[in-house]
Amino acid sequence: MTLNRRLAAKAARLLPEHKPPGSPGLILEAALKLFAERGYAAASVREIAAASGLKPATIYGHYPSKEHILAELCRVGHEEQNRSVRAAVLNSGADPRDQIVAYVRAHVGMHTSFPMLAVVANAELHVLSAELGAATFSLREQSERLLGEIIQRGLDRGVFHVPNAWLAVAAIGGMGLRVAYWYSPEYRLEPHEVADVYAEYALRILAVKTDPSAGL
Amino acid sequence: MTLNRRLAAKAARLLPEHKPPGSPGLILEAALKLFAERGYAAASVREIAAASGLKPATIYGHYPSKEHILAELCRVGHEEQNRSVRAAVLNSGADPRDQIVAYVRAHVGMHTSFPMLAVVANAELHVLSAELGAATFSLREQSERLLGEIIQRGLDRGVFHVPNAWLAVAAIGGMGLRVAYWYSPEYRLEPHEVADVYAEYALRILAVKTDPSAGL
DNA sequence: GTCTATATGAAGATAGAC
DNA sequence: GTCTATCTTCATATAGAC
Repeated sequence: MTLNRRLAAKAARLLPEHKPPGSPGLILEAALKLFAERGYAAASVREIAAASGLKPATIYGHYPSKEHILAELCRVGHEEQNRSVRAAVLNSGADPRDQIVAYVRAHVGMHTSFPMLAVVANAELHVLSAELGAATFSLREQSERLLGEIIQRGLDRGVFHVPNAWLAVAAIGGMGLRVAYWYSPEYRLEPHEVADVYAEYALRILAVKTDPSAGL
Repeated sequence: MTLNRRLAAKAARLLPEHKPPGSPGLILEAALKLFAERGYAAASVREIAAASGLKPATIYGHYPSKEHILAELCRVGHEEQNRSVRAAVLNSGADPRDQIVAYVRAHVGMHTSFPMLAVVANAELHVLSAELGAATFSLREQSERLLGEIIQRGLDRGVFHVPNAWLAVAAIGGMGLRVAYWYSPEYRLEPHEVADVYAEYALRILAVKTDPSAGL
């Protein structure tokens, strides 16, 4: 028996447009839960089949391999994450401060709304081959580049003050990513409340003007 | 072939006092590298044996099971992390701002100095049984409680200004934890430089006084 | 302490009937 | 589309010689 859960969330959630009808959708959802809770390598095709109400062989009528199921989950996870931060930033106006708030709210919101998808898409991505991971890697790079560009624009305009844009990307992205591990719908704060606080943290990280003689 | 690495670090590092002499130490170090790069479930005892220059059966002369090897790695990782943040805070004086700087520097420093150990101790902890994980869970809780107490003291003294102490613990802890995934000795910043920047970020998150009427 | 050899089970995946 | 049955490989772990 294991004492500790890998993540707090208990239910697997997929956006309707990412869940195909019939057995493929059931398989995807069952795999999402198992991959999130136990990890890709520790979850077997037999377990995915049992959780889908199917026999193992039936899985292979819908997905060519277990790795293809993971690839699809990683892809839809990063797709939703990329779509949501891009839409948020496009709707936020030209001020880098507004853009950061929009980006972080969307980023954190995705991790509270789809914690299992976020955990699988991030923590299990490394097992994918170059071919099966290509779509996901591209989406991930786009999202990260967008955050970097917002921060760089804020630095160029003099509204942000950090010594190193990339470290700010890493810190802001990293704190958001971890939300998926501890957030669950039973948590006393609503998703938007967590997102608002993290957006404020990101602004604080970026927008505090420090004394240049202090060495930072 | 996999395109993406799970973490940037390429070498397994253990503190001398955590690496027993002879074969047990070789086994521990080989397992650390394999568990960090591929994950616990995807790394086999055969591979650990090969990387240690031993045969699989020899492993069981030193560790009762593969899970016991992981338990030992999780324990020493959390032990070093707990030891280092406690020592840092004890040496930092009574001001919560100094304590936060000391804590985050030590926390990030541990994740840059021992990235594989940090990744394994955090990402693979969930597979341990209650018995084998007990020592680690206790250390992890101590470290987290220490950070929470520093923040609460700063709030009580009016030097920190956040709406929710636990969210600050999660954000500051989370951004530090992620460092282990991207940092490697080839990175252009030295460990202490990364640690200093992250300590400044933590101070900014906590110590920015906002307008109370703004709702945060 | 280390080895060879092996027990035992479970893994991913396929063949072919219905 | 789904099933039963099975192939093949690899997993953790053990027995017992040196």
